[in-house]
Amino acid sequence: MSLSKFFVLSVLHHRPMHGYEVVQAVEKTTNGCCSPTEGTVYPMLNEFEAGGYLSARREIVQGRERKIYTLTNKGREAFQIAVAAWLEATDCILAGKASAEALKRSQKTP
Amino acid sequence: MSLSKFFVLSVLHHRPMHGYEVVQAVEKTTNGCCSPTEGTVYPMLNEFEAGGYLSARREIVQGRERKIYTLTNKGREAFQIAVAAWLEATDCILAGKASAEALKRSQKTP
DNA sequence: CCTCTATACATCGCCCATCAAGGTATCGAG
DNA sequence: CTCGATACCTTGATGGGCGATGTATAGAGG
Repeated sequence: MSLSKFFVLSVLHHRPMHGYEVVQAVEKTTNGCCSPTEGTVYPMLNEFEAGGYLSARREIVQGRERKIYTLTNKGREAFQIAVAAWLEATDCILAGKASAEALKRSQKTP
Repeated sequence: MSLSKFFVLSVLHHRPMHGYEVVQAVEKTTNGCCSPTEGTVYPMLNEFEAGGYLSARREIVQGRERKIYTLTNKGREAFQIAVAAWLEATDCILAGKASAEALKRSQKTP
């Protein structure tokens, strides 16, 4: 699963949200590290809904329609699996970091 | 920088290698977590070489030609930057993990 | 009153990364 | 002498994500 999808599920894991809010929440919670656009998020949400990972309900707030997405149990399970997969990746990244630092040290103390 | 590119630089950070070896090294060091194909790696190595991130020398070992790639200083710097960027991402992933575990706990102890 | 910005949804074409598949060539094993 | 491993490379196909664009409403500011 792509990092974007991971973070979308991650923010919806905190609380139900509508699409526009998801875009901003991902941007904010990742400190701009991952900032998918609306053109990325809206199709993604539809895909998740079609797959049963999210359920959507419509609301009208101040004349503006909102589609609020909530993680289903299937969605939560998928997220758990994604967490495990990405943790493996982070281990590899941290290993890369460690070796990079090891080299730095050996260069500083010749 | 993509994870694939990151891991390619990462394995070349340990020692110089030829392309075929890079493919296997990435597969192995990431425990299959990231396994780019030759169709991904060879063009990537050429791109890195063209950009001055890698230097290549040709060798002939047992009648078979090898192109051995070595990280340049520019390549090492780029890797340091990539490490920093991906560490930010790992922080976000770990935050996602933490909240997932928090939810799990709250479900187990209602 | 009108325009501009923010909110909120959606779609479409484009690009780029990646993959699968195929092509070439050498070597050693069976 | 064929098959698998080594070693390189290229070429479609695919799919994710981006930017642009379109629609509509609310509220702010001139």
